[in-house]
Amino acid sequence: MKTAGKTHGTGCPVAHGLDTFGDRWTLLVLRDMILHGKRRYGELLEAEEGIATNILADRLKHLEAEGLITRVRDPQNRRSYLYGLTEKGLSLMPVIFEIIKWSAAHFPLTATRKRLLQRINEDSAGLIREIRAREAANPLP
Amino acid sequence: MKTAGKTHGTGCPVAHGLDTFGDRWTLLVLRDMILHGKRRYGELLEAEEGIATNILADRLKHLEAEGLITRVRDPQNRRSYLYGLTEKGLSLMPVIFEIIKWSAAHFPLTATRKRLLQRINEDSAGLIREIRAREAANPLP
DNA sequence: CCATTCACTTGTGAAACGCAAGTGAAATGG
DNA sequence: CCATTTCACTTGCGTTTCACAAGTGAATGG
Repeated sequence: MKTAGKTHGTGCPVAHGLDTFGDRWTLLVLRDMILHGKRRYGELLEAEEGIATNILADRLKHLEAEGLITRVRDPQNRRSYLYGLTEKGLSLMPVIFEIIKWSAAHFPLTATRKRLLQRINEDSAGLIREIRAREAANPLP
Repeated sequence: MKTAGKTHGTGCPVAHGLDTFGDRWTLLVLRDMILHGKRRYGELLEAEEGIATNILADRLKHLEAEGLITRVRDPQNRRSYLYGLTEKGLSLMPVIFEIIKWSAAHFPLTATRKRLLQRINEDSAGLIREIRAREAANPLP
């Protein structure tokens, strides 16, 4: 399998991070789960970047294997699954926020995203708490 | 060419960041330049992860095209080049630091790296200033 | 039932990667 | 000088990963 990561296998924490989420798609999947609260395969497929179905399946497996997300059957619909963020996945929020801040400094944002950026700049701890609360309020069944 | 990035081409700042440095090698090159002060092709090749020469050449071109680094001839040795960080490249420090913090929370670090982590946790602004000062003290010729 | 939905899997061609070897210009040694 | 070494790459080539399209099987809805 080994998707999203031939391992660099050194002790470097930066390399370790890249082994876990350092490809073109993994962080976008996490972005959709963290920022947009997506929990289903079908929702994640609709990402505006247009991820391919096999790539999405690979990344979800990888993220589950790495312990950043969990997968359970939807009790309301047994052909469906629900994906939820673990603490390890949620703790990537600061990384995503710093990427947003970096991008914002070097290319223009839409109005909606400017609001998000402002929130990150002014109260990132609060935003992190809010997202954690949202997850805690909707635990996977 | 288009190395390190088939562009996602949406307005999302996370996607934009990934287009710029979201592959397995780009951020490691920047890590070596930022954290270890490397400025030469030969030094960068010695990264413990073992980057291939063609990949390194591609990434350096890409980083220069994106404006994260600059390249000049070494006046002391005209067959040699020097690579330096631009403001845009240096401003990725917080992203790298957050990746280090995330990794440190989820896998063990060596003693040397624990010291770096401590520095990041206790005085990241000071560390950032220090690295900027180091670059400013050694401007590319 | 029969069609549709959902979460994938499979197949295939194109692109990217990893390794080894080679190139050309500049410096170095004798 | 001129051969050798250094430096920063480039080229070739086999392997892996990717993107796109199509297909599968179980579960639900009408």
